[in-house]
Amino acid sequence: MLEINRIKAEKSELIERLKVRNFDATTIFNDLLTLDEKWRETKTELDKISAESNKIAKEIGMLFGQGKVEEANKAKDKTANLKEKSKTLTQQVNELANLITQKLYEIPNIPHPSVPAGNSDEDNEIVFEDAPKQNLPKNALPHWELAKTYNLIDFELGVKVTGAGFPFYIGKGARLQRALINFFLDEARDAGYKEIIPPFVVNEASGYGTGQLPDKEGQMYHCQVDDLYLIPTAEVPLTNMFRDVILKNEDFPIKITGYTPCFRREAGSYGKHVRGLNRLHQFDKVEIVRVEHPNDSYGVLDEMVAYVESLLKKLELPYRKLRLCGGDIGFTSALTYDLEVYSAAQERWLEVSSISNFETFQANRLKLRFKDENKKNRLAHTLNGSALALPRILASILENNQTEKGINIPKVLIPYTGFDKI
RNA sequence: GGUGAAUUGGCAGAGUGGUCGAAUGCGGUAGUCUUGAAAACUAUUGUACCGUGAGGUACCGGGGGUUCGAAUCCCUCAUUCACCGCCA
Repeated sequence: MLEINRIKAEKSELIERLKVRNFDATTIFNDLLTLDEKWRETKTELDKISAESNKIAKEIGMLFGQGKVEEANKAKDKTANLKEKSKTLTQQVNELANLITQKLYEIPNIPHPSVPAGNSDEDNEIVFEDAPKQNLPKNALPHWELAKTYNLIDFELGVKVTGAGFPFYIGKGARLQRALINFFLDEARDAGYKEIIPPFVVNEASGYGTGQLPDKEGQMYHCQVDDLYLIPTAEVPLTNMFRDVILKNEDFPIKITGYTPCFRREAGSYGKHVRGLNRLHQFDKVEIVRVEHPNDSYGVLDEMVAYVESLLKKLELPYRKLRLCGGDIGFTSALTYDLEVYSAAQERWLEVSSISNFETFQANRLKLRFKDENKKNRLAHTLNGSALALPRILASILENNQTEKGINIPKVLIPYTGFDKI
């Protein structure tokens, strides 16, 4: 969520930068500034009325204390009018404040100057790209065929027990999955991230804190009886740990990681993009989260991207790095890098990681602040990234490493799987 | 799930209708003293908002109510603790 003061101070510049997202903020900014003006006026008036009633109430108290009951009762008459006014003004102030936050919720984050303009994923900027692997056997299979052949994943069983998008991992498939989780967590720990196991279900306030609500309401599973949401990513509980927190300068850097299953309704997805492991309703992911001083956050973003790249290199997967364009970047993000691995048999790149700097966008909603050198509270910067999302990594490992005699496990994983071939 | 007790500032803890944004202690910060430190002493010490400023407003778990006036009374929700029940 943007700060209204920032809109006031940098209006035209922000409008310009939001154009990169194809978001025309002119009207909403003007509305907001008018509303803010109105709110300010009403608030000041209300404060005056309150001050007056407080004063009278105090006087009455004093009169009673001195035993001047009659005078006190007379003073009471003066308050009726004030009370009435205060009531209507309070209502107006609340209404205006609600309208303002509602409007603020509609505005996406301001893109970083380096975000390229564009309308869709086709306009993303390719920063780096490996050559796809060429040495596949003649009739190379997509991972869903491999999963069936080697009995690693049972999609139909998932359909029977739960529904589409909820596969069963079986035998070596399950162990490979678990190996990846442990590998990712160990790597993260070595890189200085503290491991967290958060709740997999969160309340409404947390949904708002990281920005899943209200904009992505339909994407989360909602347990209505208890009004709780299944997490779509560990980002939600991990970042909300810092909701309503005031950090000290020396608390930085904050580096945490967590493995969680992720639940996504993926309403509206269809076709080859949901085939096999490409898009699931439940999947596993290790997430890294940072809370940082505003001065450091972009250096940290680069560091995070480099870290996730190092994982892909260790897994020996061909990958590419994209800087998302204005049309593809997430609502809450200021700058996002996507990492995609090559799926040899499908002959497409699959997104396995998305690493973003949210600057103060989440922090403002979270009220996540730190005391700066001058002991002023300032909003911190939050960042996160997948490190990594499992299914597509699994898909890519299966497809890229298939041979006529079976599937080779990447060297770094063998200590974790306990086998080197499927 | 049932019954009872509780929820106050960074922490501990007072406050049961009026001058309480809130005693006191600890902690934090600054100063005095000291060669330096400790101790002692003195001062200061929450957050947000409105206002150029003086100043003002709001906040004692959340929400609502009673009252001229609420940390204090009432309703409601949440959380914590204790005991009982159930249970991985």
